[in-house]
Amino acid sequence: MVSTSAFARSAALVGDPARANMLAALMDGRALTAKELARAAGVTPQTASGHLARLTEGGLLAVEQQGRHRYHRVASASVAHMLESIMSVAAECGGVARGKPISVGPRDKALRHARTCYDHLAGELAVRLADKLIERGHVDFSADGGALTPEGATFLIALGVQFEAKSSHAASGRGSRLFCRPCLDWSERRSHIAGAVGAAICQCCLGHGWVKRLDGTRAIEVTPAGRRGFASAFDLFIEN
Amino acid sequence: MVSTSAFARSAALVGDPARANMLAALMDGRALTAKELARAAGVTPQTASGHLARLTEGGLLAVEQQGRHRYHRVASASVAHMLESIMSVAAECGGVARGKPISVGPRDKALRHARTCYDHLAGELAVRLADKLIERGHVDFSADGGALTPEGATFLIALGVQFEAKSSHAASGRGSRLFCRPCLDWSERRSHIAGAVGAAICQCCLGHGWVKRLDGTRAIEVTPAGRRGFASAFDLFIEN
DNA sequence: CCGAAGCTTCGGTCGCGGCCGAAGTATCCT
DNA sequence: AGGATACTTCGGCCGCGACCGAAGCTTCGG
Repeated sequence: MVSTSAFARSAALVGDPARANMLAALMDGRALTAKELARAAGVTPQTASGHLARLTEGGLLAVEQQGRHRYHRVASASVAHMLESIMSVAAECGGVARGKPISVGPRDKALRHARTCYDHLAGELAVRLADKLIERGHVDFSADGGALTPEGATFLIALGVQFEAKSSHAASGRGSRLFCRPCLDWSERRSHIAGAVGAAICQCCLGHGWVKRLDGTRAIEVTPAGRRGFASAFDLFIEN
Repeated sequence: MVSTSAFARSAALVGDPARANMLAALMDGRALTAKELARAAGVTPQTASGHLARLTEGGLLAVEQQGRHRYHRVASASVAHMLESIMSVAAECGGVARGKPISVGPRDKALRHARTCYDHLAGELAVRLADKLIERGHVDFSADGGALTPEGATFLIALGVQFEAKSSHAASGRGSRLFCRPCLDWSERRSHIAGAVGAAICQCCLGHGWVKRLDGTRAIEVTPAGRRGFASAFDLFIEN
């Protein structure tokens, strides 16, 4: 039995304000150092170190050492998905202190429009992009949890999307990362593209300068070049 | 901005062992009384009452009063989805105390095979059922976050599936409940059918006696009648 | 080899929150 | 009415864990 205590433990790790701030800062998929995370959480490095140890031990974060720096990142896509789903609930029920209809700030608006979700694109932009790819038969979400069709692969490669060559590790059973997986978008309530394909598309868009990250948040902005690019490549027209 | 403190608060509510046990007990979509939940959590009724008040205040539970009984249930499908995603992470990283390959108990096996997820079917059974319906063109997950086709509606109604007649409330914007939504299955890593259609199918299967709940868990069992029913209605053959 | 930087470990303080016993309120039954 | 049941509120106890200061460890640069 997956003990309910493991269930509580995972949630408790996210439940501390300092750790929640750290996780929120890591939600864009980047790897940050302990000091940066301490700043983000508003605590001293010692305290942050303790929290990071717990998060790593609990399987929520993975750490990579480079010289005297230790880079922390979200451990897996399923952890990122869990964090997104908690955010979704918090957004729904969090602000109802006095029945107010959840005033949505401009910050929120930007997040709803386009953001990163761990390592792939999310928000309205990503959902519309997924729609286009499905419409053209490049991606199929109805089959076996999501698949990239041969035509889709050809199309994306021609566009400059580079997929990981890690097929050796990809064969390691059902625990391995799904190639092209639907991911339910918390703001749009519809699926966008996650998995290796989603990550590669995101990298491609960043590489082409079509989108760029906004300051220290998960929100992203579509550049003028991006508007042209999305229009010509995907027949997708972004307003604003 | 959806404050990160709301984020932490939602997670912290799930993070307490007693509350986690209560939520786990409610994951099958039933509504339970405070006393039953106190037993499930292993605490006294007073303590349980306090926890339930917090969970309700936090928007995770909804409560319905009937005479001197107060029935508590999971507040929404998105909350149920959050709980499933936390379980998913807990199942992955929870048992790795000593690198052991997560020994899967018989209880777990039953859960993986067939269970309820809030108000609809989940597990291998549900995923295979979804596959069949997609294959026949009764359900379409590629369109607009999931849709029931006209043929699908005809087929299900003929089968005795009864949909809610709440179309008045269903018109209340995008926040309203999706009619037929894909829900990523944590054990199978593939989508099954959620939303109103998923709930109606689950009700139908229970009503026909095709499946029945096992004692106090979320696991369900396919009856002999169910094996015949799934085979004739969906061309779906259940072993074991 | 020395100092600085990044991070962790240790030790001690302190406050939040879980827990229960007892008492209070509401509802049902006869 | 009287008693039983379901649940909540109040008050006090207690322990876990978050936090920081100080000290230790490792790596990098000169």
